[in-house]
Amino acid sequence: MGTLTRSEEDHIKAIYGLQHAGTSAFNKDIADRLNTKASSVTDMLKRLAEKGLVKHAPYYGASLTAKGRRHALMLVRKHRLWETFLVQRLGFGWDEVHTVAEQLEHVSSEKLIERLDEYLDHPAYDPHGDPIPDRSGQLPQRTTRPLADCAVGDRVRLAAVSDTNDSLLQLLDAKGLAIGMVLEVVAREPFDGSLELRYGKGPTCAISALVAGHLLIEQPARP
Amino acid sequence: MGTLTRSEEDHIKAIYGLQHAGTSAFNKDIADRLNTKASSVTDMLKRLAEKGLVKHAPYYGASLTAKGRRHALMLVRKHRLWETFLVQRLGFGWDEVHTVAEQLEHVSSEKLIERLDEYLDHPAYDPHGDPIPDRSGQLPQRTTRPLADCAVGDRVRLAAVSDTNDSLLQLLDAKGLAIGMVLEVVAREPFDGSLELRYGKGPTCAISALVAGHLLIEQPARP
DNA sequence: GCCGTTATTTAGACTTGTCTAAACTATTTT
DNA sequence: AAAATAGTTTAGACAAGTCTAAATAACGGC
Repeated sequence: MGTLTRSEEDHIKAIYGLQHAGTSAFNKDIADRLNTKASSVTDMLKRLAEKGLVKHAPYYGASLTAKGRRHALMLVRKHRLWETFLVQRLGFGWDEVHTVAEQLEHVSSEKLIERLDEYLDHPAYDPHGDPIPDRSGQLPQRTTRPLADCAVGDRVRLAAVSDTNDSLLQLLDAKGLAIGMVLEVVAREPFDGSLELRYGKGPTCAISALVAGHLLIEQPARP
Repeated sequence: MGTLTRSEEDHIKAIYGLQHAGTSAFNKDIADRLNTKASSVTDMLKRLAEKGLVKHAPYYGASLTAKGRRHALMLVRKHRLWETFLVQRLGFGWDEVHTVAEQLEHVSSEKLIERLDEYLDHPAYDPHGDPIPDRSGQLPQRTTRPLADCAVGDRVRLAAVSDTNDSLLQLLDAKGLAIGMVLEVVAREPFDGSLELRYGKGPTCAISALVAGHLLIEQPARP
């Protein structure tokens, strides 16, 4: 009863990921995320609705029930703990962990995940800066906003990358940007919205508005 | 082409495990090991034979091809490395790791398994004393024999447990027996073939002939 | 060397998860 | 408000993997 198939878990995680702030997730978006077709998603939503994990209003998308959300949070927890393990202990690059964690997250063992959490010292954030739910599903609270919204002169701390696209992460590596760094916004180009940043030791560095939109920062760091 | 489904992998591993010394594995035994029915095994053997992993002689059982054996050895490698990780790093008991490793072994990432091997310092044996194939499929060579075959007075080293049954392992825990220990055979009861052993600090200890048959020991340890 | 037992295979069915194509609903455009 | 468009559902099909029941093959005993 309690255990879901891999495909069911994938759908639940996709809905969780798409369902920001009460919005329901649409078939097409779920299908795109899982590389399947909308019609397949319809079938699966019916099954998940029967199991009480999803509320499915035909033509109006799907949203998770409390039970479904609990399940999704545990999947996110597992995914992010494994990513942390892969980077911190096995020396993977942060751009290499996604697909492997995608497999590891489906391994089902309460004890395994609790031991892993302990072994990693109960991390609150994964290598991309994403929050890791605790064993009861609580997410650490923190307010972030996109770097793109900062004003010139702001000093901020890089908290997370909101899209774990491999090539974005590789770009950040190439520019020497990493989670936790303090950045100063030196200038904003009016022409394309790109930002001139200063950080670490070295000359200033330009990043596009697109990239800046994916970098999440915390409230100004105290100097 | 190269990637197998979980069920295909399970069958290949079962055949590998049953196929000692050139013997082929029989349907019924495979089915018992995988908790399925012989007829399901027949179907799967056909599929695996088509993929060139198994030689299937109807009514005469199945045996692995070179390709199949290579695959099986990689699965055994993954299984035993994960078991080692679970015991050495996450503090699992050696009687708790089997089912979890059974899931982890199906995660497919060359890099993951090589990094794990490195992280564990290239272990040659898993927590049960079973040899871990190296990345090219080589097994460390070692000759062992059952403790049951020892003569009274022998001093031997406990190398492995040939059956990873949970209750056997718990029994060994209870008696304080662990891989690597040096044992002295103090007496053998003619009535039931049980052995009286001395090891560590403590009084002698009796083990049944059945248990002694599952304990594999190395050539006499030098005193 | 025949007979009964046991194991294996075949045949047909079912479930899960997916697909395509066609029918349908909601939304946007004019 | 009707038509065009974009997304959703239904219907029917298929592959993988499993099952039961019936047919068939191998083997051990007498």
